[in-house]
Amino acid sequence: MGAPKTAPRTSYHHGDLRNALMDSAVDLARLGGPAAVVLREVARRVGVSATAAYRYFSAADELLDEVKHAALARLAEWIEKAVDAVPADGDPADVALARLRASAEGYLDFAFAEPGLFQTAFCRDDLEHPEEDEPEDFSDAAAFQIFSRLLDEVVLTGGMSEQCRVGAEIAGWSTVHGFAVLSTEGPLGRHLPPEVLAFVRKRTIDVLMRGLTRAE
Amino acid sequence: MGAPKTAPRTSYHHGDLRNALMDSAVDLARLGGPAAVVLREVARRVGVSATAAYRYFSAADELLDEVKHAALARLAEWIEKAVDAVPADGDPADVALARLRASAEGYLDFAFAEPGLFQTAFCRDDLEHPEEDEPEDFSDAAAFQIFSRLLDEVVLTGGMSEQCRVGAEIAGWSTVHGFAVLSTEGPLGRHLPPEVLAFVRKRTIDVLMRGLTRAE
DNA sequence: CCCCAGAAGTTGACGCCGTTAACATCGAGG
DNA sequence: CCTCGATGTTAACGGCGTCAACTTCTGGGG
Repeated sequence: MGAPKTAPRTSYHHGDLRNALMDSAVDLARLGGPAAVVLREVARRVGVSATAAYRYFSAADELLDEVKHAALARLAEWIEKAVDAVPADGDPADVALARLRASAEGYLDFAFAEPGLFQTAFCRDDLEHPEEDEPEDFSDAAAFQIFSRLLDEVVLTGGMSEQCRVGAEIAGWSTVHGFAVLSTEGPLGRHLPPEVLAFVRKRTIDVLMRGLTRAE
Repeated sequence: MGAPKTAPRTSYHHGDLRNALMDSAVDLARLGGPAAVVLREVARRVGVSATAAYRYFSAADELLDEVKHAALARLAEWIEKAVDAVPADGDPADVALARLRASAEGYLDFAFAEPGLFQTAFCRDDLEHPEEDEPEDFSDAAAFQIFSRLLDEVVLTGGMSEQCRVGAEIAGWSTVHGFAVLSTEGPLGRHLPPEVLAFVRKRTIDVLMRGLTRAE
């Protein structure tokens, strides 16, 4: 198992080892989630000794942490793409709502299409970030900021009251994330046939949209 | 680290090793989540050799799986308790809604009070259940069945249309579970001060209740 | 009462993991 | 050309899950 993915390199020095290790690690995460990101295996696939990785990552956790950030970035791209695919013509209020809905669909599409990366994106990191930045920093979760922006659009176009707006990104994120987790790694995915899953998925987003837009 | 929790046993045979191992494993899960359930450490704490555990569990995964079921059971108890604490007097429709809300609060209370167990309850098991039972079996997630029952109450008391009912347990479960995950092991818990967290928690449940009860 | 078969627990070993320390190799600048 | 820092290697340690072989205990039939 774990045949080297690239031909054994010719020169003693690799030239771009850090990126090669990252690519290899992301591949493993894609296939097997965070548990599959094993330092020795990552190095093996690049054709390098395990300890070489320590020139670029202080520990295995740090490598995993970078993979995690890469996965979060891909999730954000995916969502952005889904949002941008919504046609912008018609009633602005409807467009804003459609874009919000599309963000939720994009989130779930990513989780289903790349379960390993999704799982990695939200796996607990045992890494000790000593209180980096201010506590309000969500930069690692760009999805959150996209949700926020789209919710603002909805408010501006009159689809939602200011009062409903507060905290709405977290309610929305919770619903979508919960469904993604329960489906891809939880009991839902294990017990529900695909067509039923698709149905309850739509149902879940409906409930969310109703809950968000309903007057107080 | 990991001093034996009990005095070294006197007799060669333990007498109740299986339960002792389970208790030890649950303790570890409570403190450190699924990753802390390490076979050798579990055995060490009971004062027994690691391989002794193989008399009762075919592999470490199987032990973890039993801990997982125990954690799910505790979650269900917690929810049930929260639901039963709702006073039953007054308008039955209001009572039904209050009980539904209480179940969500109980779910979250458990997740916050016992993050290690909560995380263990929903951790991915690499154990190969060869299609045990029919695919619709949610017996391991008693929380799901409680939600279902409470939603039926709401429908019967007129708080919700039959049409809204279908799939509602999954929408509700998703929202509550997502919030729990994002708070206890995700970015929410890391970045939000407790009072803000408590606020958005209420907000999230509000959105859910609105989405569930709003006419189609 | 003894004895012995099988249940219950132990020891030792293997291969895997992350990590450290000491060593080898390359290539760029004096 | 030669050195020295950057880059990569080998060897080793302890911890993990797991297997095979061994030891210790206990209950039920002669």
